[in-house]
Amino acid sequence: MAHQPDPVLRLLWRHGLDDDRTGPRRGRRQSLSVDDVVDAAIKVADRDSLDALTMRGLAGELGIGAMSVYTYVPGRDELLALMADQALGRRTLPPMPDDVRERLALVARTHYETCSEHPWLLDAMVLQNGIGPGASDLYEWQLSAVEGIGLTDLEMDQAVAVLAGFAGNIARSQVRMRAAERASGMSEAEWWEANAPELGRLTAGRRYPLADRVGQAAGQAYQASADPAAELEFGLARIIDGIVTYTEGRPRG
Amino acid sequence: MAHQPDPVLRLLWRHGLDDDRTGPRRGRRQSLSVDDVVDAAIKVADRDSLDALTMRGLAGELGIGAMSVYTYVPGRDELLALMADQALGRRTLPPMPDDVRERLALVARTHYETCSEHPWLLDAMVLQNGIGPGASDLYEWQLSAVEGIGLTDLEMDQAVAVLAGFAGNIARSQVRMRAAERASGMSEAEWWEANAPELGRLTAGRRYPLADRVGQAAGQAYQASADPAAELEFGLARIIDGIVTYTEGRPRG
DNA sequence: ATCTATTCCGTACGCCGTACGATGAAGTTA
DNA sequence: TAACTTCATCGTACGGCGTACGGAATAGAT
Repeated sequence: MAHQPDPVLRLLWRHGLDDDRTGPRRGRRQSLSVDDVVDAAIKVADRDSLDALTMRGLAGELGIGAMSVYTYVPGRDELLALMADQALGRRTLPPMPDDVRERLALVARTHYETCSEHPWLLDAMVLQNGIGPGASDLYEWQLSAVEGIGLTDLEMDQAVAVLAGFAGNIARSQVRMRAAERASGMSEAEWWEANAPELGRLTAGRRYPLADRVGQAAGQAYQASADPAAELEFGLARIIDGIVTYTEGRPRG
Repeated sequence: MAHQPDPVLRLLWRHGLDDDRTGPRRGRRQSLSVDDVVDAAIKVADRDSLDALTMRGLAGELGIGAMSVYTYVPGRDELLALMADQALGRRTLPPMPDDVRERLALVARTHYETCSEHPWLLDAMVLQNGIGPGASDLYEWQLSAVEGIGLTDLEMDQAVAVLAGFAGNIARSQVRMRAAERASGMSEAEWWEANAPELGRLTAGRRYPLADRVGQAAGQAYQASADPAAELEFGLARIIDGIVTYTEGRPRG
């Protein structure tokens, strides 16, 4: 027997689906829409966290019974996929500048902002095959940034992956720092203040000359172990240089 | 009152700690060591998955009662931090080559391999402040790859972060693909075969010229939507170019 | 008025991490 | 040797999770 098509696809692409859903149907009508459920879930995940997003809690937020959520969405994993695609699709994608470097930077910065605004997004995208309209629109837009600059089709995909992956990583580390501060109740500077003596005692016998030197420089510059904004600027500049250099002196595709 | 030092630090740096642990102590002795517990946890997570690693299951694997695990480790989160550090520390770090490009590539490839061998590693590192001996040794080694090539201390940290982050991303997407194939029971090619018609029907009305073209190229080249090995090579070459170009014509630090 | 399709949701099951406290083993002291 | 102290062990239990199941409620079709 052949494999069945993935049921979550129909949910992802539910808009523009000319079901007879609009016409008269039998039975009780649903009081909400899938969009309502997904939007409420996004709201909860934004406000609290992905772990704090429970089916019961979401149902409470929506004013319906716990099991009624399953009338709209097959399960929690599928809900996460829908949330991710919806979050990606909500962002309006700006028009592409003419300058290549600006275009590449825009791809990265846009992804960084999206991931920062929705701290749960990167974790929710762990789910496979989230090929929905939001992700597709975004991908098409990202590809338009690298179209015609001298990359092959495969390289276009890879360039976009590098840029978006890098931006996502920065967002991830920033999100992690914020979550850690919320969880522990102390800022990173406070954590270091409280643990530096103990850490020095524990690492006695081992030597980390480079790490110590670099860590000290970071501490003085940022009052923290890292500065996402600076990392974004430095890494992005290097990656863009690498890509643009590669395309120079090649025929435009 | 001041904040208390993080208790997980003493566990991370438990080796080389000259406690009176070796001398005669009262009460019953522990039948296992923290290393035994962490190693068993790594084994389970490698074999199954991080979700499949439960305290009860781990206890069963070790032949002890469920709650006995808590005599070695405060809780599951702390166990994950110990696992991550132990996995990082287990890998023997090769000596640095002379050539700068080779050094940067080695940093990325090493991290990629580590993350590939331990598919749970990137998820386990979500925990904050995992400053253990394994992570510290690795970081020191990574910094030695960019030492003296013309970067400031801050830039050294950022360059390492970009390289390791990129390698981790590639590993993450590969791990995700493997997990998806295991979970769904079909290869990515089979998934596409089963869903392509449905997807074509659903996306009718929307146009994705670039995504279609690029996706088709990827499909023909890889029989899949992506090839981690090719992504690694392309992205790594671009990033290394970007970093090396940046350092050229600057004074060596 | 009856039938049928569909939504709603209370209950319950099997998981999870882990708090608590009784049990018993090992070393110390009388 | 006997009593005492200390500490690992772990059975039980609690609250929370995702969700399977099936009965009750509702609305269009007949």
